[in-house]
Amino acid sequence: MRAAATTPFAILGMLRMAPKSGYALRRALADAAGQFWGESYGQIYPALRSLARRGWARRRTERSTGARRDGERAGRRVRHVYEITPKGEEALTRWLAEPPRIAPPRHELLLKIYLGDRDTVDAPAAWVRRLLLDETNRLRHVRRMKEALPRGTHAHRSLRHWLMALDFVDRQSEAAIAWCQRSMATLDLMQEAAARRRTAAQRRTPME
Amino acid sequence: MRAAATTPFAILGMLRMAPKSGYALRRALADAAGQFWGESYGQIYPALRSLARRGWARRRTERSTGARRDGERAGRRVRHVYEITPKGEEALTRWLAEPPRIAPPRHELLLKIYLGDRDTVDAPAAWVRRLLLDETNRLRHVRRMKEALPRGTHAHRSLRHWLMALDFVDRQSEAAIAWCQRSMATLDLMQEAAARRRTAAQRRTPME
DNA sequence: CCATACATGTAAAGGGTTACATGATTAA
DNA sequence: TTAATCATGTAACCCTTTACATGTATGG
Repeated sequence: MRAAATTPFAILGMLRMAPKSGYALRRALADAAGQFWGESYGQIYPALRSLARRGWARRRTERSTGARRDGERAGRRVRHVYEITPKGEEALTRWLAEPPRIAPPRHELLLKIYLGDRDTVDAPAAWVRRLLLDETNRLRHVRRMKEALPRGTHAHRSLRHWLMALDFVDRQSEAAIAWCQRSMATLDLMQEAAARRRTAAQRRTPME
Repeated sequence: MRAAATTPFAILGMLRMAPKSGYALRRALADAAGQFWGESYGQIYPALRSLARRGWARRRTERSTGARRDGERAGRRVRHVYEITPKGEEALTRWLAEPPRIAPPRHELLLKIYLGDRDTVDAPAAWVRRLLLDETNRLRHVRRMKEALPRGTHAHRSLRHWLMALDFVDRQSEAAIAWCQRSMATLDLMQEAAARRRTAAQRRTPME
């Protein structure tokens, strides 16, 4: 049996909270779930149309009211707002009951570190430094979200779910940071060892 | 610019350690790097042929010597052993110097938890229990690997790289386990709350 | 003799990323 | 007026998974 796409259900899940346009959808998804689920426009727009075809979402076209240069009443800009249908809600509920698929691990940084040789550790060291930075920022971001959440003006319909997911990211991030710090020390040692080996080799076969 | 496939380089990296057949390759990859990099046969065989076409690997056909029923000298089973070429080594070195790509996060369990509603927490609870089991096993496995590594008969050419990668997995696993334990408690509370809500609703509109 | 591991592949189908393309609105 | 943000999409290309298909060698 072929694995069903999860993108349409991620979209349905967001639409269930409130109707949205494709653009707003991506923003909402990135803001709320971006730390554990990423989608690009290239998936969202086709998926929305396919949801509409399947009768799981309804499309409503709106016109902008905004600043007019000319004398027109309505704006020229169109916005396609999608809302979930009862059939869509059923499909979403069914999907939510199925066990999540676990993706095979794909960590290119670790692969490169594993496959790399001991004489070229400068590049890996830079990558780890970069990861440390990214994860530190991510952790700060997630912590801010967790704090802001309970006091937010429009409290989320299922706050505890969200906190639970964010907590996972928080812990993963913490672990990654600790690993980066330890690994940077190891890489430093390896760098020094490589330098010593180079010096020794040079002494044996001196330049010019 | 389109992202280059990483699969051929993962293969080249393994071939650089020693020539291997497709089957042996998958095993070696799964054994050594399976915790952070997974490949399936469906990718490996086509990738090997493409590597041979590009001149990055050479294919050698071997015949089995094994148990013979009939009178034949050589076995009937063919084995295609691939070895890396100098051109392949260059390509691998170039690839290893490039910064690793970071995949957009895709954690279906977290997405389902986030999108789920507060009255159906039984399924998520089961998934988290399952994850706890899996991660506990994974951690045990990784710890055993880390311990066995330095004392291994054929010590790996770059042991520290491997340990570093495994250490990442170790820490991620630990974090996941802690999260599972905490989340199971939360889900229990939510389950009870849902049960209370159901009872209250039943009291208002009693059955029969 | 039977189960398990060894061994090599193909084909279909779908998922997903990335680059390209275009324009409107709004705040500074 | 300029930059940023809002907004909607297409197309190509590639990766990847999954199912299918077939048979050998070996140990118990």
